[in-house]
Amino acid sequence: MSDIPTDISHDQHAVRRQKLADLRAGGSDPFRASVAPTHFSADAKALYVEGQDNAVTVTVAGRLVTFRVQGGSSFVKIQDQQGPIQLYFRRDVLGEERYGVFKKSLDLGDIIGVTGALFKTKTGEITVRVDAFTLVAKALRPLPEKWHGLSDAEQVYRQRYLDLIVNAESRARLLLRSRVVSHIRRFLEGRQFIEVETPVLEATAGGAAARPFVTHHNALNVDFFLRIATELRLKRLLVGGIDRVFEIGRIFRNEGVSRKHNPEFTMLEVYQAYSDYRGMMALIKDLLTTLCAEVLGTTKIKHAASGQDIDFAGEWREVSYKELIRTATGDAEWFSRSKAEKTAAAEKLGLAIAPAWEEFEITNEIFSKKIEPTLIQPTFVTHLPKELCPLAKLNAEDPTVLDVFELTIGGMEIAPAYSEQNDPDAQREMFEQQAGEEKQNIDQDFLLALEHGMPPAGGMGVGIDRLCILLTGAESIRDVILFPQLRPSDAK
RNA sequence: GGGUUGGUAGCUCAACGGUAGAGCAGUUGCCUUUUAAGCAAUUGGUUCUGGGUUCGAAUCCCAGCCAGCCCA
Repeated sequence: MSDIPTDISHDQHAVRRQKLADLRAGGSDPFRASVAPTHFSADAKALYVEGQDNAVTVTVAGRLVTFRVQGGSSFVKIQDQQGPIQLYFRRDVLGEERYGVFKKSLDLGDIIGVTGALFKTKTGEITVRVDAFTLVAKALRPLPEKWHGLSDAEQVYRQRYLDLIVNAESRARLLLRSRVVSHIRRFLEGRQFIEVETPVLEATAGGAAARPFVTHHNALNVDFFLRIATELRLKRLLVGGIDRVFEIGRIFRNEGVSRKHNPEFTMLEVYQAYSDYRGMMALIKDLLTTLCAEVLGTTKIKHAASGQDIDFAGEWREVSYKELIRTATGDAEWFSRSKAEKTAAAEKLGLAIAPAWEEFEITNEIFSKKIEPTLIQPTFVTHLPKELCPLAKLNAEDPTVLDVFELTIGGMEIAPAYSEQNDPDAQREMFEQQAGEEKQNIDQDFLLALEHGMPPAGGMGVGIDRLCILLTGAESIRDVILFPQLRPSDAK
């Protein structure tokens, strides 16, 4: 009465659904089964004692990633958080029926748990000789190709789980990022910094010059902005007597998406009372050298774009912004030139200058396009022009510049730091004088807090994503963010 | 936002304007220490979408969608 027997052998989804249905019909539903692993894969392998096959029994679980059946015996590999471990299935150990289930019902991608003793194969691989196995999740969709992995960029980002299963480098980058953040926390906690969490939703998006995302709070019936920095909140905590404070927080900026920009990214901001920008220099150098040593096991990293090795252990160069500009333009009197002269000189360097730009914006275009990309080794660029940041203290000798630095590594801005402005009147004036693209919204509540007295402090921001790009040699910020922002697409 | 490259089987990729193929995966056999296991046979396509040109379009043209890269 029906034409059921259609050939589904070409449709892997249908084949796998049929296998699941058969299992359920036979009384075993994988999605109702469970397993209690005793070890992760690498930990299990570490238990093997040289020359003592079958001495240690373990239960491990993971996803089937290779499947090699050879008649009555089979080698497969499963993969867990720590990586792969090989399993050895034998008909004469499992019995005819269970071995048949193993061969017929399991597919690449299935999640299984197995119990068995460790031994070493002829070729020297520590392997579990399986006494019993349980299917605990049936994969109804096939894995990507086993050798080439998944390379379609769109699918890598949209289905990151597949990328993590089949591309070991992606998994390694994820693990490295986790260790980076973990080290930063331990480092700062070791110096008595206190970690806090401040609001993402703000009535005024301050602390940086950037376009914010806007959202709406229904109950209060007001628009809120997603924060573009954590700076002004953390400084309120300095006022409140938290002398060493940091936040590792998600920041949102409603701007372009590129190899170096994701609309949401992670920033460490750290503030230390009774310190200043020079104190932050020592702090970041210590943080990054210990970070490299611990996470990478070396203080030298390869920088593919320049072909250089970046050496974190050496002396870090310190050079003022003005000196870099004078050198790059070959003009010792650059800062007393007229706007017309600056424009002409910048255009001669091949830069496009908009007529509306302020003079400092012309100069800064030279810095960001012609100078910053060449600063490969760790470089503290100090004393930026006062227009570039309203939240720092002016330099005592040269009030046209700030007591700040911008740490640049691999041609990328990694960490800006300031001697923080704590004079409420000077702060208000700085806010009001802001011009051009650097204009920030004025946060009146913040100024009120300053009037209550904020201790002198050094403060610093560190872009975690960019730091991870540097440490992993990634080509794009999307390689260090698990789920980068993409245009939504209808799932199939 | 502009320029540019790409979108073909589950995945990785081929295919002068002339019957859309391979490897892996799948299916069926054989195979009890394999390492991208092997051997034999074999299934599988709305060529991103919509128009157009043409006797004939994966291929050429236009528009759109999505992604990568470069630029702003």
